[in-house]
Amino acid sequence: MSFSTKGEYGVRLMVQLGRHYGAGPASLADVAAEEELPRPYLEQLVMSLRDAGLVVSTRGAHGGYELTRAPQDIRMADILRALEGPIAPMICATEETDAAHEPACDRTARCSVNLLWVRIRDAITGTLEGMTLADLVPLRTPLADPQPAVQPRPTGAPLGV
Amino acid sequence: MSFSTKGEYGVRLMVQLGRHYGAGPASLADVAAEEELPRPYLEQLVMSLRDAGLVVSTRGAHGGYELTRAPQDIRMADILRALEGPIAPMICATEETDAAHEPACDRTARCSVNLLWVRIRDAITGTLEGMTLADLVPLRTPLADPQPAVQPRPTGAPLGV
DNA sequence: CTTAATCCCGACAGAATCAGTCGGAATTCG
DNA sequence: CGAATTCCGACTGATTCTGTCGGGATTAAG
Repeated sequence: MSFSTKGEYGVRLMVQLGRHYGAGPASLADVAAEEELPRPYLEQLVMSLRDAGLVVSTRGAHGGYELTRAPQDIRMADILRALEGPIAPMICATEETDAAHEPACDRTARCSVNLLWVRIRDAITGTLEGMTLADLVPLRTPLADPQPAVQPRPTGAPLGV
Repeated sequence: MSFSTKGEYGVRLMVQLGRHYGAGPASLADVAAEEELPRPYLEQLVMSLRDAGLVVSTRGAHGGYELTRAPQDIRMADILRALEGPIAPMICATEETDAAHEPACDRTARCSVNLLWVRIRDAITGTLEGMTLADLVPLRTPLADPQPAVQPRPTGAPLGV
C-alpha cells in the first residue's frame, strides 16, 4: 500500500515553490538542485500541476514556475489528485462513488468489502483536505519557535495517533 | 494511490472464511467459486495469511482453511499487513518510524514532507485498527438493521469529502 | 540581432512489480 | 488405493513506473 514516488517528488516540488512564493518564478533547475531530484522527471510532474491550475509557468530566460495561490490556500488533496489522479484505495471506491451508481463493481450488492475501501478513502481525503501546503513549507526552525499556530485553519486534523 | 488487488482478493477471501467460521475448514476451491476469483492465485495469498497466524490449514481430503480467531477479533489492519506488508504510504513513513531513528531518509531534517505521509499513515491505520473482519462478514441485510454501532471507535473519520 | 536560459512535449527504454498460470509433491479421508 | 486438497517453487505476460533524450518554442539580456 503506497503512493508512488511521483506523489513524493511532486509534493517536494510544490514545497519548494511554496518557499519561493512571492519572489517570482523559480526555475526547475533550481528546484531540482535544491531537492536533489532529476530535473527531466520533474518536468513531467510539473505539467500535471500546471494543468490542474496549481502553478503557472513563465517561459524564456529567468522564467520558471510559481504558485497560483498562497500555500495556505492549496490543499494537499488538490496536489495529490493532480499528481496521481483520484484518491481511491481500490477501484471499488473511487471518489464520487458515495452512494449510488458504482458501475465498476457489479458485485457491489454482495460485496460488503466496499465499506472498507470507502472508509479508508474517507480517512485519507479527510487528512488531505485538512492540510495545506503551508503546513509543509516551513523548514523546521529549531530556534525559539516552538511550533506556533502555523496555519489559521484548524479543519479538524484529528491527529488520531 | 491504491492498495493492490492482492489486498482486495485477500480480504474477500477472509470474508468468506469469516462467513464459514465455526463450520470446519473451507476449501479454496469453494472460496474461489463463491467470490469468482482465480483459485491458483488465492493459493499464494492464503500463504501469507497462514504465515501471519490468521488462518490455519487442514490438509488432505475435506481439508481447507479456517480462521484462528472469531471475526470480531481479527482487525483489518492485521489482514492487510499480512497481505501487503507494513502500512506505509511512502518509505519515509514506515510503521515504527514514529519519533527517532528513521534511516530511510537522510534528508529528514530538511524534509518536512515527512509529516504528510505520517499523518496519512496514521489515518489509515486508525481506520484499519478500528474495524474488524466482523464488520465486513455480514451480507448486507436490508432488513430492519439500520446501521447499528458498528465499531466502538469514533477515530475522527472526518468524512470531509 | 544574437545568445542563453527556460519551458514545452513527445517518444523511448530499462526495471520493477503484479496478476495469474503450471506442474507436481505431500498429506489425509474414505 | 484413489480422490481431494494443501503446499510450493518456477515461470510468464502485461502493465506501470521511473527516468532519459532530443529538439522546438519563447523570452530576457547584452
